[in-house]
Amino acid sequence: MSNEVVWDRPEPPSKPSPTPLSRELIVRAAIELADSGGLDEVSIRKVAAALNAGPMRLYGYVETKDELLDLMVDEVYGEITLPAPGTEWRAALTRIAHGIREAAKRHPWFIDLLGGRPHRGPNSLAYMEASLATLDGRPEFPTIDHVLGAVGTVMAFVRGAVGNEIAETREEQSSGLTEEQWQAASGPYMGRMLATGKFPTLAKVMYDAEHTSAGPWFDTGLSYVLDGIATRHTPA
Amino acid sequence: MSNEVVWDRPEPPSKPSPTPLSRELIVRAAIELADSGGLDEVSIRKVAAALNAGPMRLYGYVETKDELLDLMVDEVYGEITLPAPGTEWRAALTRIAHGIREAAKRHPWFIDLLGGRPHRGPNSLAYMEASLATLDGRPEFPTIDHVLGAVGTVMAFVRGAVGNEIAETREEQSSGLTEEQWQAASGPYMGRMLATGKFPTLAKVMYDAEHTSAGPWFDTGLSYVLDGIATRHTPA
DNA sequence: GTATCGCTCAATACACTGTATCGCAGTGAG
DNA sequence: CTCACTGCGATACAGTGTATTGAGCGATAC
Repeated sequence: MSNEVVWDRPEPPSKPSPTPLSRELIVRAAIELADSGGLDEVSIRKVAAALNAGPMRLYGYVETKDELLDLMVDEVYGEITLPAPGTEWRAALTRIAHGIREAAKRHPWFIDLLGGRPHRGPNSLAYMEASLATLDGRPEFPTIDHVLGAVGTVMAFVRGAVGNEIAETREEQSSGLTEEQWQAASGPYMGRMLATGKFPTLAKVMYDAEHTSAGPWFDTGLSYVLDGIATRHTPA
Repeated sequence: MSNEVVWDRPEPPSKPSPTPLSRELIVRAAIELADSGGLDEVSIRKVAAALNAGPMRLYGYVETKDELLDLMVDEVYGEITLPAPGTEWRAALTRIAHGIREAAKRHPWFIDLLGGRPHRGPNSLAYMEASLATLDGRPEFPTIDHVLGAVGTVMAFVRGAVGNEIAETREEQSSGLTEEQWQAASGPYMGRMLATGKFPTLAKVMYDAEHTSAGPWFDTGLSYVLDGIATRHTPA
């Protein structure tokens, strides 16, 4: 051995490596970043840094950033507990709807990624399967197309409602604090607008409504939707 | 005058300027870019270039890029034709829902911007006013909170449904052509997945459903939602 | 035991983003 | 004629995703 002293020999980088990587680890790190700082915090460089790795290292495990986002989405789908098979359909769809909502509460970025690209990950497929299985086979829904229509409607509502809700809470905690805070902030403009008298109903909302926020409406809306489906598909 | 010849005097850059700018013009240019190339095509630099201006010039008219996006959204809201006051409520809400859908068909990026931040532009306020006014004052909806709940539900559905629809068409025309095309592309993977037998209902959808796409479902879904609302708020 | 192959990771590079800063040119006022 | 001011443009900076390249190592072949 020519170099006897330790300091002459560079620390053997060792194949086990400072950090062995895996999709699992990468996705977990990315989710953590997104949870704590929003989607913008998820950049290839930052995820890599969180794992003590160079940015390019990730491309061994993931072909593109979008792919990473897809993996994150599927991971969250996996967190959703599905209704036991055989549950009554209204209860089952309610469970499924709340599953998304709860997931989005934990991971506010989730809802932003939903609906971007299609989701074909195993967990997302399982979620869809469970949703459809909820109605499939019941006499009230004679064909698979009826099932698709009903489930699709519920999912559309959920996506929109949760999206609104998340946007709202996001704004609350970004713009400062409560809603009154906000009302004071954009108050002058809104005040002037409402004062024009062109928006009487909006004014009523501002001044008379109990909750201006969309949060509490989720269950109301969901039961509207389920009622509507039930109306068209009453058990014969 | 010392410089007699024209060529000695630089063309008076003239305050009227190579291109007089205005919010109107900027927003229009941005929308054009977004329509033809998607939201990514909207960058400060590109919009400015489309107007023969330097990038920084825009910041005289708009404080930030998000502000520009807000303006674009409000512009599109302005394109939506609202139902005449006094229209029967189901018809009115249907009109309003289709308004969003048509707008999103013309401007696919519209739906992506909806629900990001809140919309307080004049056109968007007018849109909300019209939506709420549709139900306000009717005996079936005694308080403004009932109105909010019903309208909110419809809007949530619309947002979700149109979002799905746009995502779908986007994928279709990006990935190549028709749906069969796609089925062939991600076929191997999906084939394997379905072959596991873990997704029987999904398999049924793939093989038995008439339309796998969400497009045609909009009206079905909307009538579910309206039915549901009607069920809870029948004219006394 | 040595030379070579191949593979894996990291550094660099590129084109691009939004926006802060700064200097200059041209206009109007005195 | 000069000066201050204003508004525009170029430049600069800190980021982004990702292609390319080069270096280092382990395993394999002789």
